[in-house]
Amino acid sequence: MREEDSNWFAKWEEELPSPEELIPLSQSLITPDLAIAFDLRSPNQPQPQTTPPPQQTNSSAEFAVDSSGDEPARTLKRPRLVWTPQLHKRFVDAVAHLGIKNAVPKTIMQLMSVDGLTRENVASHLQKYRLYLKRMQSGGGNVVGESDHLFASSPVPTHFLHPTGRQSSDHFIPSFVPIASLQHHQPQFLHRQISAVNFTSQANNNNGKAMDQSLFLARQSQQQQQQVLTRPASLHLHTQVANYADDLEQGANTALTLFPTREN
DNA sequence: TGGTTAATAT
DNA sequence: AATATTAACC
Repeated sequence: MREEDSNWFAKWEEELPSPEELIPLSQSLITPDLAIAFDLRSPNQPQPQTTPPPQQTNSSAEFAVDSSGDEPARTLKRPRLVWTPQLHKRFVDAVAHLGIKNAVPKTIMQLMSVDGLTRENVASHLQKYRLYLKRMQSGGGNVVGESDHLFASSPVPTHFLHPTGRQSSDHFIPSFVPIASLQHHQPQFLHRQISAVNFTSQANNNNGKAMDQSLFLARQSQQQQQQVLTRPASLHLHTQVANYADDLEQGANTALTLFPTREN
């Protein structure tokens, strides 16, 4: 029993994004605006040549407003979550390991253990994902719509498609349900934890669509300290893996140029 | 209380 | 187009 647990767990851990995938960009992604709003000045953060477009400040303003009081993060508006392929993969993994039966927003969220991720985030995503699966089976093979890039980016475990029998019967819920459960209060969102900002700019398209700036949440070391206490060394998954600032793999042409690839 | 779904809003 | 939010129901 123990062995089985550690088996699948280990396997799961393997599938998790490697550190290289996770760390890349964090602080360097903060726009001047946000940095100011949070009073976070990175030591030597030279202005990237790709100067952030001069008009996007509304979202950061939302934070600036409230950040005076240090309290209720629940009240605050979170930046929209950007579902990167990596994040989505985590989602799929979580669902796969839970078995579709147990894969409900809350548990998925817990297993994903991505800091800042809310149940609502997951619920919304799950809803769309189900729709995707649905039109996937009816569409026979794989007629991937234009809008399915994200979902298509991660392979759909076969048993998702065939409700045939016991997908989840052999996937009992792990009694331990690691990390995320230790993920105590998420309310402490605000202080200065927004560690990555992702600007996807369509600036090249001169017309209409100005740019879609999306804040991406990622949090850094704050809660690491907290989780240090209970976590057995053997179970060290990259817990507060929140540094998913790494979409732009092939969105490279646009987004990539906005990010200085080097750390300070 | 939380999940699902559909509709609607940003 | 992608994500969030809301409402209605279970």
